[in-house]
Amino acid sequence: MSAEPKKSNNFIRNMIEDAIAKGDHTGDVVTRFPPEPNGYLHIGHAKSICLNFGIADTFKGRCNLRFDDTNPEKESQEYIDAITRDVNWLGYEWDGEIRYASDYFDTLYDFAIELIEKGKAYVCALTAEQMTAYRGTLKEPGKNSPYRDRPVEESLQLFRDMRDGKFQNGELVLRAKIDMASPNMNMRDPILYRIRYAEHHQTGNKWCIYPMYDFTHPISDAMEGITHSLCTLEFEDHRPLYDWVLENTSVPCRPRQTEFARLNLNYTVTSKRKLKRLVDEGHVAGWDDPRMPTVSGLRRRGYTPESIRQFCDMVGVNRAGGTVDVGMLEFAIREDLNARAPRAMCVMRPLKVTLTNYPAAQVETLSLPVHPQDDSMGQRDVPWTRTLYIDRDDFAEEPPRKWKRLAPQQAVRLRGGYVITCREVVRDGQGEIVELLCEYDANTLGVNPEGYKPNGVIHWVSAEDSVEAEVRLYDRLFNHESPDSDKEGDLTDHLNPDSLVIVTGARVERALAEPRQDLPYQFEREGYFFLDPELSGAGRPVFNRTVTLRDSWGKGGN
RNA sequence: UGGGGUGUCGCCAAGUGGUAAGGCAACGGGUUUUGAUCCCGUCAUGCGUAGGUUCGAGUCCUACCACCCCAGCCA
Repeated sequence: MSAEPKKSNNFIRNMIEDAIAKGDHTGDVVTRFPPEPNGYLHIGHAKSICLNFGIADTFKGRCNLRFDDTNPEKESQEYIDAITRDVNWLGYEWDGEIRYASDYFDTLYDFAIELIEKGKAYVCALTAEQMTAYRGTLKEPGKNSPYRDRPVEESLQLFRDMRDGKFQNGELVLRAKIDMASPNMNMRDPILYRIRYAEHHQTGNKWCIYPMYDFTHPISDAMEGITHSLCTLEFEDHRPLYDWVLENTSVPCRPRQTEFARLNLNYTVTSKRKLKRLVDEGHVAGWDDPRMPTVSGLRRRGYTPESIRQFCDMVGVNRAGGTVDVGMLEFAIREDLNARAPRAMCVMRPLKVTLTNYPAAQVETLSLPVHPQDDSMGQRDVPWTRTLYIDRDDFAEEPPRKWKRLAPQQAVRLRGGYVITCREVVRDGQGEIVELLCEYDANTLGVNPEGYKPNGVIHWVSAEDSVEAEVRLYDRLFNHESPDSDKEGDLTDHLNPDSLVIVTGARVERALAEPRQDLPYQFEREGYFFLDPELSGAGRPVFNRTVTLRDSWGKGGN
C-alpha cells in the first residue's frame, strides 16, 4: 500500500524504529494478519489489519494474509471468502498468495516428530477429564501424566499411528514435555496435536490429526519469515510457549511476538462468538446486517474504507485495554462523507404543499450544486412545481421558540428554491393535517426577500417529479454501554428494539432515480444514506442510514 | 505473595527525570440558503493511592489499591 496517510506513532512502531536505528533489526519487516476462518471480520480485526499492513507499509516491508485453519469443525470456505473480500475492501494487499496454516501440516508433523525424538514431546492417553484433573489449578501445580516418560520410540510409533487413523477421536494426544508445576498454565505440558476425524476445507480428508494453535502459530510465522508477530493481549501468557516451540525445533528463523490491546467499542460487541450468536439466533439479518460491527455490516451501512482506517488511526495502539466511544467511529465517517458525499434531498414523511400562486402546468428546473463547498462535483437539476412535499416534522402549528422551519403565516426558504409562506392548513375528516396552502415569493430565487426574514431553510421535493424510496433508519444495536460485560443479564436483554426503523413512502429527488452505488449521499438536514445493494429493486431504491448529521438542536433525525 | 498485564481530562491517547501534546465529546462565540460544514475560544497546578530519592518525578524506588487475562483435545 502506498497511498496510506501518515500514521500516528505507537509503541510497536517505536520499537521497530529503535531496533533499526540500533542495528538490531536488519532486512525487511515482515508481518502477517492471521484470522481463523470461523466468522466474519469485525471492527476489532480492522484495527489489527491496519496495524499489520500499516507497519509493513511504513517500513517498506511485507504483510501476509494467513488463515489460521487448524480447527476444521468450526471453519468454512464461506468465511475465507468473506474475510478475503473484507481485507481487500479495506484497501490492503497481502504479499504473494494467500497462506494457510494448513499449507504447513506436513512441516508441522515433521517438527512434532523432531520434538518427540528430542524427548520434548510425548503421546498421552489421559482422557479429557483426567487431563483437567492432572493440570492442577491456578494456585496449585499439576502433576505429571503417567505417560510422560514413555520411551521415545513408543511415542514415535503411537504418533504415527494417530496420523494413520488407528485411534478414535480424542483417544490420544501429543503433548509437549515442559513443566506441570509451571505457574503459567500454558506451560503445563500443553497439547500439540489432537485426533479429529473431520474434513478440512483445504486439505480434505488427508489428516485425522490437527495441530493446536500454540504449536502451529510460531512455526507458521517462522516458515514465512515473519519478523514481528503481533497479537492481542490475551496471548501474552502464550509467549513463553511460542518461544519454547521456536527454540526446540529447527525452524529457519526466529520471529518475535508482541502483544497489543484489542479494541473495545461501547454499545456493541466485538467478539466473533457473540456476533455469531446474534446471527444464529436471528437477532440480526446476517453477518452483514448494517447494525453489525462487522466489516461487511459497516460496508453495507455506508462506511468507507477510508473512514475505518482513519478511525483505527485515531484509536491508537497500546497495551492499556480501554473502551472507545462509538461516537469516535461516527466522527470518522461524518468527516469523510462530509467532504465526499453528493448532496440530495429526501423527504421522509411527506406533507403536501400547494403553491397557490404558482401556475399548475409550470415546471422550473433549478440547478443546485452537488456539494455546497466543492464546485468540482458539479450541478444537478431539481424540478420546482406547484405541488411539493416537505417533511411533516418541518411544520408546526404552534412552533416552539427559535423554530427555524415552517409555521402558519410564517416563511421559510426551500433549499435551493424560493421562499414560501404558509397561508392555510388543510385537514381531513379526522382533523389530521393533509396539506398546506402556501404562497411562493417569485423574487427570492438566489436572493433574500425584501421586508421580511424567513425562519430558516428546509428541504423539499416536487410531488410529481420525485421518486418513492424506502429508507432504513439504523440506531445502535444495544442500548447498554457494555452489553456483554455485565452480570445483570444476557446480551440479548440489552438489544435496542428501535435499532431499525423502516420508513416507506419517502420521496427522493429525481436525480436519485438511479442512485450511485459507490458512496452514500448526504440527504440534507438528515444524514448520510447508502443504497442497499441487496434490498433495492429497479425503480425502488432502499437507502440505509449510515449516520445522522450532527445535530445541536433536538435529537437527530426521526 | 499462583502467573501475566494495565492504571495520564467524561472517552481515546502522547509523554522514556526538566516543569502535562493531540483527537472525540461537551460548552461558549462568529460565518452560513443544510439547526450540517467551516472558523475562533474554553476544557488535567493534575498523571490510581501513600510515602521516598532528586535542585526538579507522570517519568526512578517502596508499599498499597483497582481493573483485565489464564485451569478448551478453541484461536
